[in-house]
Amino acid sequence: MKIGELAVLTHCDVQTIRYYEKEGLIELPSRLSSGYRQYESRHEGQLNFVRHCRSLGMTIAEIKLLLAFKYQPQLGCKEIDDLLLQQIERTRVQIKSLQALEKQLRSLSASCQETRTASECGILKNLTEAANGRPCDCHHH
Amino acid sequence: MKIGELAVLTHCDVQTIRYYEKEGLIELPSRLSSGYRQYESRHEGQLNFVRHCRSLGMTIAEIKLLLAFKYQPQLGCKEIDDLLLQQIERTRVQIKSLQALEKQLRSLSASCQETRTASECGILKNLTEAANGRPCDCHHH
DNA sequence: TGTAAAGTCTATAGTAACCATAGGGTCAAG
DNA sequence: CTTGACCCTATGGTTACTATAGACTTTACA
Repeated sequence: MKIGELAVLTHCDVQTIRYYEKEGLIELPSRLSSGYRQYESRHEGQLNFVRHCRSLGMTIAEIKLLLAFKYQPQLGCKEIDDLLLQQIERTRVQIKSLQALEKQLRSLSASCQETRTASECGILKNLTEAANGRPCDCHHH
Repeated sequence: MKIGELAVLTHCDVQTIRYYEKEGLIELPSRLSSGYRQYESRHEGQLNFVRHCRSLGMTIAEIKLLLAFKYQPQLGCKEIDDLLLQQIERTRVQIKSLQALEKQLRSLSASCQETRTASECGILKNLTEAANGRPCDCHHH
């Protein structure tokens, strides 16, 4: 099959497939005499694997590592789990910091209720206060 | 004061200050005969304002918008609040998707408990199953 | 059979918000 | 007077793609 068909099958942009190839995440396909890439069904599986890992937030580098394990199955799976634990920890940290951020943004938003013009806007005032090192509604603890 | 001093005062990299200048987020400083930038205390306030907004997750473009309001105070503050509400919504969505991701990662991690080698690793098996369109521990609902 | 549209190719540049480097000039201390 | 710390501009790197340009191939239709 040609790259366009594979793109449809895997819901993956044509450019992205070529990018993954360049990064060594999928096998090099054979070429037709025209130079067009010709894919086999195993490429679909490889691509789906990569897309699935990406949807789990793994980076390209991590997927490469995972593929190394996949194709050297005598290696331990502890490293694979470690990879995952790192990912979980990163995710947990991100969630915590975003939750703090949301709280800050809500405090800030609450400071703009009654006034009309920017000159009186509690939000701007808060941001400016903060810039001058004075306590603000958003970053107090 | 010179750029290095300002950088220390604001905990901001020297390069970043020059970057903000190029983006028009802070006032152009005057120059010494040597070509060195010479900053006044108002630049410190401007820089802190930008850093504070960045710490709240605002993009450079949003900060530019905010600055436009700040220096045209006759404009309404509704737009400022709208900016914030957008930001809050983005944050909320991000948190939700990260929480879903963490759950998926934990399921996946749970599938690697007893085995020793990658060939038997539940994680890899799960990821590969998913690639073949079969149900996986991480993306079931 | 001609031709126009759609698909493919490579190479390059753009995205966001910086950080790092190269190759140079300037300044203060010993 | 020289050494090291600082500053300057310009450029390239980061991540995972997306978009564009310019050329070739294939397919569909008249």
